[in-house]
Amino acid sequence: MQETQPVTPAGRRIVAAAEELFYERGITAVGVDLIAQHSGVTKRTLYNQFGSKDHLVAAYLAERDQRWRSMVRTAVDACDDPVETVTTPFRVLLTWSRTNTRGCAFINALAELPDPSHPAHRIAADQKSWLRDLFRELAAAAGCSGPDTLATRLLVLHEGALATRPLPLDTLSESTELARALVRASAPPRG
Amino acid sequence: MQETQPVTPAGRRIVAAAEELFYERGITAVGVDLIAQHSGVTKRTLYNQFGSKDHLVAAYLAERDQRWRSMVRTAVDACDDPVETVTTPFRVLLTWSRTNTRGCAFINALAELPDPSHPAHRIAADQKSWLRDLFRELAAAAGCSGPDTLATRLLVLHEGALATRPLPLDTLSESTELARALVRASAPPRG
DNA sequence: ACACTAGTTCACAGATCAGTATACCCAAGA
DNA sequence: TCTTGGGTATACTGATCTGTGAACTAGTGT
Repeated sequence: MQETQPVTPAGRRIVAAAEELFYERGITAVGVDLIAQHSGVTKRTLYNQFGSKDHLVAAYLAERDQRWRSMVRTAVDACDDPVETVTTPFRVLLTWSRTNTRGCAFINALAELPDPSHPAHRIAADQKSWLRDLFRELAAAAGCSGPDTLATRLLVLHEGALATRPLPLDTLSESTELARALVRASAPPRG
Repeated sequence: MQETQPVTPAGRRIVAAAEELFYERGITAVGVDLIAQHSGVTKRTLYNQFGSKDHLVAAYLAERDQRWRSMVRTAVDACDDPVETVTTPFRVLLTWSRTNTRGCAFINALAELPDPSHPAHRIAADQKSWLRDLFRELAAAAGCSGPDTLATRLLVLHEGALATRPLPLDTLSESTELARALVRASAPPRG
């Protein structure tokens, strides 16, 4: 993370407006004027809080990342069966993508911001590696064989389901089933 | 398809420049002036050929789609083993993504163009469903059981590998291996 | 009484954006 | 020879973009 979120009420409203507008309409297509207007704030305040549009983009992605991670963490903690827990992110994705129909915000951000030194790249990379690490930890905890390979494969399935989300295909349930099959196949037999 | 490509030399140079610039830097971030300049053409010529930036974007995606499809078709035709043929798009992806490191141009385009009535959406959807149909045909030809389910799963793996391409993770080889395992598992035993 | 902080208002700079207008050049075909 | 079409050159419109300057207001803590 490290992208410290603003503490002032105006700052929070700005990030909230940025979250919706950037994700729904695209980063480059949304101007700072529009965000200021939607958050009921002056453009001057926006720049006092974030300094530049790029930093606001970083705050937007960091906020979204944090929200998603806490959702996953909560769902993981609520799951009892260790084997089922491994595929929890896929079930979270089912809920998540009901209100987020425009695919992965981080992949989308990378599409618009080619510069690798842009903070968005690090945030996106961190998010994916966090998920991969989570898959590996959960797989190891469930006693799965080859947790490293399994984790990468689950990540690919997860991202594939997310990336094809804007398309008129139901890839989510199919990828979830395959993920569950992979986990069961590598898990030790039930005692 | 249906997006008829321009026949004049200037038109072809414009599309070529658009292909590189749009993919490398993003659609919204690249102006028509830059494309005209890179293709050694006047902006007037660009508008005479394509009418608007949106139509040029459509031509860019259609051209890219056509190029990729012919690459896949050639590789499929060159493969003898029916079972190996099913995973040919993954091997094509290995070559393709060496020079296309910014992920899927169609997913990226959808990220920037939220309007579902934009021609880019249909082109992207067509491309994905074409690939899914190809997977299903190849799976059926190889005698795989459940070619429909298998095709969707292969598509998810393919898109997952492509979507995670800009990230510092080697997901391509892992997804290729898993794809091959899936095909082998559903293929009839060798005689 | 004083200073500090968050926020407002409003004007403005400088650049870039998509798209148009006008006039011209030149080669091929009827 | 005359027309037509692809293309050039250049200037332009009107809108929008990110970002800044300067002065002002209101609350809060010391």
